[in-house]
Amino acid sequence: MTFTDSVYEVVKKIPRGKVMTYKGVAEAVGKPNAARAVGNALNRNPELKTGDRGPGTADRRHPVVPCHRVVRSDLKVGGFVRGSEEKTRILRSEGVEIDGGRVSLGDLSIF
DNA sequence: CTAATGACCATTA
DNA sequence: ATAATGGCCATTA
Repeated sequence: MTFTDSVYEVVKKIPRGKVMTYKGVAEAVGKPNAARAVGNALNRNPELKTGDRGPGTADRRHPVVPCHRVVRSDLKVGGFVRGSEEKTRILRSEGVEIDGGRVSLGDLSIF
């Protein structure tokens, strides 16, 4: 189990319509100070590395690892491969409430 | 092995 | 509220 894999494991469990912070994920994998590394992990391989989902089945909006459900500690959306704009749209489409570039505290999954 | 790279975080100005 | 600063850390070159 590599750090990166652990991260995917956790992120996969985030329910639809909810979000978790990078910090939160870091803590969930037992490395409270590795928030930055978490962002890095997602940035590299989200759906590519997870290998499953044969070729052609690419659905950018609902990847095997819902990396769009991870936001910053201050609840601002944060970055995304396709740009923060897209990230926001996807989250909204899942029912996450976002205003002023921030998600509402109620949509936070775990701490 | 060392250096560089970020989708981060908390503090301070 | 925003901007700069220093710190943290796994991954990659």
